[in-house]
Order: sequence, then structure tokens, then C-alpha cells
Amino acid sequence: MKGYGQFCPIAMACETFAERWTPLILRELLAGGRRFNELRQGLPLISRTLLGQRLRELEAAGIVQSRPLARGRGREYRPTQAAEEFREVLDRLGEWGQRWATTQFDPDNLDLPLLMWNVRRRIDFARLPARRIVVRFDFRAFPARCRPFRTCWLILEGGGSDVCLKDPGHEVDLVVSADAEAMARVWTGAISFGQAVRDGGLRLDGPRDLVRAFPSWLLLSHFAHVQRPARVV
Amino acid sequence: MKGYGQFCPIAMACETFAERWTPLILRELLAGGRRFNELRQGLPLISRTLLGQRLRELEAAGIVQSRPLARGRGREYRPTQAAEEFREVLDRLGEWGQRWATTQFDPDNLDLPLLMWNVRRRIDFARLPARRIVVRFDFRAFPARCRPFRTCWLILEGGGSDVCLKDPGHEVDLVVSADAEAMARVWTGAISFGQAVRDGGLRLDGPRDLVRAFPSWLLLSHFAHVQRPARVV
DNA sequence: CAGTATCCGATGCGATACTG
DNA sequence: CAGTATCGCATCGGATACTG
Repeated sequence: MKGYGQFCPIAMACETFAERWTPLILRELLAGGRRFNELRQGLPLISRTLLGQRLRELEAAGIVQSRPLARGRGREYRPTQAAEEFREVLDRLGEWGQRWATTQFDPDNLDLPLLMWNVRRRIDFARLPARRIVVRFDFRAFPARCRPFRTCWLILEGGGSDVCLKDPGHEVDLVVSADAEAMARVWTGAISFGQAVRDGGLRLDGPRDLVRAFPSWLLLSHFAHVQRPARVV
Repeated sequence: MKGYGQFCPIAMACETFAERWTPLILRELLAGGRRFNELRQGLPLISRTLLGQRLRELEAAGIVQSRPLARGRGREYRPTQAAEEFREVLDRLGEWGQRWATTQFDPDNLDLPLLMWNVRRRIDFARLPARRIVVRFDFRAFPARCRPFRTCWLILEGGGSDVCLKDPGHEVDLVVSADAEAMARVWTGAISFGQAVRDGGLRLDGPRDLVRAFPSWLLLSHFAHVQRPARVV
């Protein structure tokens, strides 16, 4: 049996929405993902088969529109107005998750490339000098089963950011040395930036201005500042 | 594989939430459902097995608390604070659904007992006389495969409402004769009450006061008044 | 009534291989 | 690169039967 057999709008919405991966695909689209493999970077564990299938379903439901790229192979996927309005739902869902669903941090689940992929989208360029800035992240103390990934470069230029897993060759402006878990905790809002520095989980090396401004231009997760529930028994 | 392998709060929330039936179970709990079979009335198509399993999952996730009834067999299920805060998500989801996911009304999916079960919860008692009011609904023109269900009684008394599928024997104060689909359309906000009356899809018989006040004390679906998107091409 | 245990069929989904 | 077709297994979930 398919569907819930109800005319309630919540039920109708759930028929397309409460499917595995679908809310996260929408999250990626609303965060600016447009290409198939771009979406996959934000969803490392989804299979290509399933992503393709879900995109087709979303397009049939009028939530996604796709068209072939002007040049090259492949398509561009765009959120429609209906998808845009879904942001409201995802924001409430994320706030709820931040308050009630953040389980004890399991370092084995820590996916550093995914973390950096998200970091990339949360830069306040207005707080940065107009020239190109290259930040190298040196990670340590991540679990053995993590992909071989110790260093990456964040390139901030012209209002856009890129993450490189290989040395792009540019001169480095700032080096962030971080315990992987500490970086993740700061990102999620579990501990403050200052606390992580004081604990030694995070260290910055570079020009004074850039270092001092770091917490202002590296925005954290969208939900980092959501107030957790007071501990009630 | 279980889970999304992400620390994003949306992903965490989805692990418990984006499962079949779960949002609707939450909807029922937040609408006041407390007993197993009470929940089932709002979810006619769920199996007992699955409802039981989901309630256990929700309890493990801290979203539901249950305890044996003081008297009698069975348990009482209660939404926790976490569930209460989930209302925000469901409201946004319902608004989205009302705007974007209400497909062409399929009369074959029209479940009148379910409709009445929902109607029962949307009464503004402040608009009613303090005494007991009994409303009889006579339905017509519903699909053949619908359960044999033509008439039901809505009993409004002491701030609580009950739906009976068999004559409770009380004197009837008001009779609503309705084309089943018209009633559903009014309920969902697709057409106005006045329009349905003018079209002949709905008729009221009873004392003038009660008839005139009807649209004020029979509240519609929670989402009936959500503005639909302007028709853009 | 208020559920739970068991069984088994449907489908969801990942792996692999393939295509323009 | 940017996907799609096929296959096979794992799990999801409904039906049935059972229990206090």
C-alpha cells in the first residue's frame, strides 16, 4: 500500500516528503546545490541510483525542475517555488533536531570532507578582505576508519569558496590546526570557539587581523545558535 | 544501512521523523490522542503491528512517554516536551501541504468516519449554548466502496465532543444534510461554507440560532485558511 | 480491549555494469 | 562526467493468530 489515504495536508506533504533522503536532498538544493555530483557531496552515503530516483520523484511532484546544461553533459537541478517554501519546514526541523536529536557525538561518524563541504557554504565574505584568502586546515586525532584526509585548503575568493583536498599551490594565509572532534563540536555549537582554543583543540596561525576576525567570518552551522532545552528532570 | 551518517540536526531529526506514519502519529498525539485505539481512529490505514512498533521507537527516542492505565488494561501514551515542540514542524509542514500538495480531490479516498473524527476535534464550544447539542449528519453521494456509513451523530456537551455511528437516542438539535464530497471540500477550505450551501451540496435544518452560528462553531481543518499560491504559469 | 509474536510477500535500495 | 538498467538481497510492514 502506498500513501496514507488521508486528505490532511500533513499527510499529503508526508507522501513526498517523509521518504528516506528526500528532506536532505531538499536541504542541499536549498543550500545552493545544482548539479548531481554536487548534491552527492553533501550526501556522501546516498547511492547514485537512489539520488536519481528521488530527483525524478521530486520533479514529478513539482518540487524540482531540471534542464540539460547549456554546455557539457548532465543537467541542472533547481528548486521550484514550492521547494523554496519548504525551507520553512526544514528550518523548524533543524531547530528541533538541534534541541532534541543531537545524540552523544560519535567520532566514528565524523566525516571531515562533509564537514568542510558545509563549512564552505558558511563564510561571511563581508568580514574578509576583498583579496583571495587561502586557509589550510590541518586535522589530527580523527578515527582510524576515517578516509585518509588530514589536510585541506579552503579558498575564499570573489564571494565564492572552494575546498581542495590537494594543495592548490596558492600561498597560505591562515593555518587552522584542529582536533577533528573539536572542530566538529565548534561547528555544531556544542562548545564555543574560545573554549576550543583554550582547550587546545583548535589553533590558528597567521596574520593577527585574520586570526582575530576568524570567528566572525567563519559562520557556524545554521543551527549552532539554537538554544538547547534547559536540563529538566 | 541505517541512518544518514551526518551530524546535521536536520539529518538527526529525520532519522526518527522521516519514517512512514511517524509524523502522523505525532499529529494524533498532539491533537490529544492518548489511547492506542484512539490513535488508530485517526490513522485508519495503519496496522496495529506498525503502530505499536512506532510508539516503541518514539518512546525510545524520548518523544513519547507511556504508562499503564490506572484502571483497566492498556496504556496511556503522552507526548513529551520534545513532541510538543514538534508541533512547530508539523504546522509548517501542513501549511506547505495545503499550498502545494493538495492534489485533485479523489472521492474514492474520502473516508467519512475519518472526516468526522477530525471534525469532532474542531468545535468552538464558546460559540455554542452551554447545554448539550446533538447534530445529525446525513451524507449522500459518497462512493460505493465507502464503508456503509450514511448517518452519524455529533454530540457536543460540557466542552467535549463524541461521534456516534449509531443513534445515541438523544433528541437531535440540528440536521446537516451533505453531499460527502461537498462536506470534505468545505472542511479542507477548497470551497466556502456559503458556496456549498448555495450549490446545494450542504443543507442545515434546525433552530435559526444554531443554523446561523454553525460556521462559527464548526471550525474547519487547521489548515483550511492557509492562502493558496497565486496561480502562476 | 489492547496489544504482541510470527510469518511471509512486497519494495526499497545498494552494487555492479553499462551508455552517451 | 553524469547518469540509467538490471539484479538480488535485506528490511519493512500487513495478515493472522495469539495472550492477559
